[in-house]
Amino acid sequence: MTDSQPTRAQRREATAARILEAAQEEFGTHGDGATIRGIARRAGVDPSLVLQHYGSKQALFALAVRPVDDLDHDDVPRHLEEVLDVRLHELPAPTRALLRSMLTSPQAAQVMSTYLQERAATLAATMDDEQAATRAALVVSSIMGVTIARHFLDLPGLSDASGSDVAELVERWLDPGPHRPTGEG
Amino acid sequence: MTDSQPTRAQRREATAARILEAAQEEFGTHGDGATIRGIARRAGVDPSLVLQHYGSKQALFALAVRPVDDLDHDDVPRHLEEVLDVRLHELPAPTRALLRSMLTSPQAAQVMSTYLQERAATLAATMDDEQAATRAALVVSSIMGVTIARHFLDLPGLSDASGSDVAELVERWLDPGPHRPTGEG
DNA sequence: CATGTCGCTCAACAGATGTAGAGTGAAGGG
DNA sequence: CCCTTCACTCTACATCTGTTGAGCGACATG
Repeated sequence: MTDSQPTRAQRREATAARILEAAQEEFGTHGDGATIRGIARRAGVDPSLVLQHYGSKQALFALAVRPVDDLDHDDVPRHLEEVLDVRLHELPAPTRALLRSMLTSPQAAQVMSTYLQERAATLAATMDDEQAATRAALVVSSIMGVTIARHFLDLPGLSDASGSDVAELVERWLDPGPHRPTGEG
Repeated sequence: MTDSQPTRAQRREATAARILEAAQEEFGTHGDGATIRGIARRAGVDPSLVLQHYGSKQALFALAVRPVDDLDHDDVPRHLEEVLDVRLHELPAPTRALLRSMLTSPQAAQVMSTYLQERAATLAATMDDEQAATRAALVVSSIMGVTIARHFLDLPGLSDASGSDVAELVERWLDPGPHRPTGEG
């Protein structure tokens, strides 16, 4: 069996992890306005211990704020279904922290922008029309908007959307469609 | 000619307006984390005067944070064009303040949610398919996402989009389209 | 010209915040 | 069994926050 008596280093690492999780929750709830004391309280620990582990609030923030990791990135309709799924009551904590902070923290904004650019580039590679880049940027930005509306604004009418319905609607965002001649709607 | 010597009340009203504008700028830059002192500095005024005029930071915040007022609401493609227009370097200050704060201030989130619901309801009324409500919610949320990506994250590929291109793409968000039989792409 | 009104600034407060350093008590090696 | 190590807590500090009340000085009024 594994050590039933964890070593000192193991204990320390465990509390470090607990602090990081607490930080993700706090940043996910209060954005970059979360406090060291709040994080410490949630982790059941003294505030100064937080800094002994991570150096500064900035450093901890940088570690806590990460893009979504386990959702499906390449399949856009599926990703959107997951985001809208009523059974998904909460986004992963690091993602919540990133979204919540991105409008008030330039650092978080940078992380999000880079992430969206990567996603858009991946998506654009699957398209072959001339406006692929623009269209991909519109799609990933839209998904972000829907995610915010669903998980932060509690906009009604989104949680109720059945996945298949959404998927059908989203197909048209991805389909370049026939170029309509100008002058006729 | 109008009074070249403004009365005391007029002067007071003018500084009140100056403070409100400063507040909108500060809230639009720092979100709800903006400070009374920062607002006062921007308005060229003592911090306590801000409170003498507006009572509390909360009250001032409530006045400063408003949805877009002069953009075209009913014409979705046109609205999106305006949002993306490269010549529009900045959103109106009250709108910037609202967007910037909506993820960290429950009050701002409430204002935004209500606004989006109104816009979605108006839009849904112009549709006649059964999923109108869901589709309208998706559209207004998407526009919000694109606005954030364009004006707060500086996502490349959006400022470059020409209005007509965007309009054509957006049409498919609005068009219910033919119901495709399941089982065939 | 005198006087009171009032728009505005000054000074101060209580509380919260990030952070640093000393101290403590238990774990773990000799 | 002692003694060092070290994960952790306590205390403190300087700064910033929203907010208040006293005071000043210019303007309007008699």
